[in-house]
Formats: sequence, structure tokens, C-alpha cells
Amino acid sequence: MAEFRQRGQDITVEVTRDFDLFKIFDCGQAFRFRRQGSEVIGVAFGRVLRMSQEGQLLTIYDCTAAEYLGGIEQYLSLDMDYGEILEQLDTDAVMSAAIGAGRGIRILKQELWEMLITFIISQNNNIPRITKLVEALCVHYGKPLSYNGEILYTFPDPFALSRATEAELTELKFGYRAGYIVGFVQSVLDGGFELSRLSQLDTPEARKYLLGVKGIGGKVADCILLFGMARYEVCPHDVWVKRIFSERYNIDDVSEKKGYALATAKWGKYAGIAQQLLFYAERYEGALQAAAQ
DNA sequence: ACCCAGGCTATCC
DNA sequence: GGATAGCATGGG
Repeated sequence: MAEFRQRGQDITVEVTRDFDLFKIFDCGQAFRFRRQGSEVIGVAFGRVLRMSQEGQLLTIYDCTAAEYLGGIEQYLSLDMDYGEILEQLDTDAVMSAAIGAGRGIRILKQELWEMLITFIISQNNNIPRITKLVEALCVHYGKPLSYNGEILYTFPDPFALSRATEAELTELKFGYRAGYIVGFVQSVLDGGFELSRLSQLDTPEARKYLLGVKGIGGKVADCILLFGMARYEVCPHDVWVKRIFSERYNIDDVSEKKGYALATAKWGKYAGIAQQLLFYAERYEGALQAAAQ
């Protein structure tokens, strides 16, 4: 979709106003990237990913055309037309305000395994601490990557993570999530839980399969479906969405079930994208007050 | 000290 | 089926 070209060791991509590198990596969906001046740097797919954006020019450093076309283009959703999606979502004043604040956000297509573990960690936790705990997993169990004189770490695969004992994770301050992670990693290794099967199931079946894991409930399952499986119709029902329904849409006491029905009715197959925009606008920008009646 | 964070499990009815 | 206590940790 987006035009790209190879320039030296880098890839440059002509993007639209519907792509904002900094919002994408700072909207609560990715926990392994940091902004460094005009650049965003982190690790995905076992490699360092360093990017910058100036206006409509996105640069992906140290990246071949094969790597770009082989995954990074999709990872960044550069093969999708978000302008069209935002237009479809823009159906009321609250959502208009969310789009105003959040335009440029895209749902990354992150690795399923990483999303499974990351969102088990996320439960009843805040973003800075989630970031800290995920990083601790990578430093202790991932592979070191040397990059421009600094060491970054990959996200550990199931086998690497199976070295982690519950005692070690407790030592790393995982709290009661330590047991969830150890148990889940074990079930993936012994074949009790199959990632390949999960990816093949339709969304309701996949959700049920996820709910069978101890430590994964409805909200975590939905984040995994949305961020790790590109199921854009899934709208994670977290405390922020409840708050937005209540305070911005004036719909009180929204249960999880009612929340899904509302989200589907309002935003259809892009409810997850709508949710991410609302989340960003409310959480980071405080941009929804004026739009609420 | 209390409340909250991208909630879940166990247990109650 | 729905409601509620308890859970680890750290920041405000």
C-alpha cells in the first residue's frame, strides 16, 4: 500500500497523516520501545528495530526490502488504509474527539507469544510497571543483541522462558502473576496449549481457548486477540472503557457483556481500533471531556 | 493510611 | 448465571 524504497541500509516509507510513529509506540500496546529524540527504538522479531519519522517520511534503519516486505510492513500496518477506517468510525462527537487526539495510531501486529505473556503480566497493573516486568523477563531470559555499542535483549521464547522458576519470578517482583506465567509456559512446552491451534480458531473459539488458561480472563484474552492476532473487532473491556462509557457516553454500569454489545453496535469490525483511540484520548490526552454531553 | 493500575480466581448465592 | 473478597507490587 504505502510506497517504500531502499536507501543505503535503510528503508524509507511515504506515509500519510494516519501514521504517527510516536503515538503508535506510546499508546499502551507495546512495552518494549522507547523514544530517543526523533527516534523510536526497541526489539521485535528477535532484532533491533529503530525508526524515525519526519512529517510523511518514515525511516526504518538497518532494514532490507526483504525484511520490510517479510513482516515489518504488516507489523506497522502499512498495508492498511487507516484513513478509511477512521472515516467509518467517526460517527459521534466523542469518537470524533478521540480521532482528533489519536489520529496516527495503528494497532501493531505484534508476536502472539510475546502478547500472551505480556498481557498476563498486565492484569491489575499499571503501564510503567508492566514495562519494567517485561523488560526484566527479557534481560534475564532473552538473548542479548549488541547494537551501536549498547545491549538490547530479545523477548524469550517458550523454551528460554521455561528456565524461569516461580521463585525467580517472585524475586523479580511478579507477585501473584509468577505462578500464572510458570504454569502457562509449562503447558505450552508440554503441548497442553498450542499457539498454532489458537491462531487457526475463529475469534469466539479462540477467546474460549484463551479463557482456559489460568491467569487469562476476558480482558487479557481480548488484548491478546487484538494486539497479537489482529482481531480488530475485539474491544477489550478495561477500566478505561467502562469509564468512557459511563462518563463520556453517559451509559452507566456497563457489564462486560453489555460493553461488547455496545462496542459492536457502535463500531462493528473495527471496535478494537475505536477502543484504542478512545483509550489513548482519555488516558494520555484528557481529550474527551469537551465532547461528552 | 488509602486508592488505583489495560483483572483474575475462588467462592458465595 | 451474577456479585464479592483476596491477591502482589509500587506510585500517587
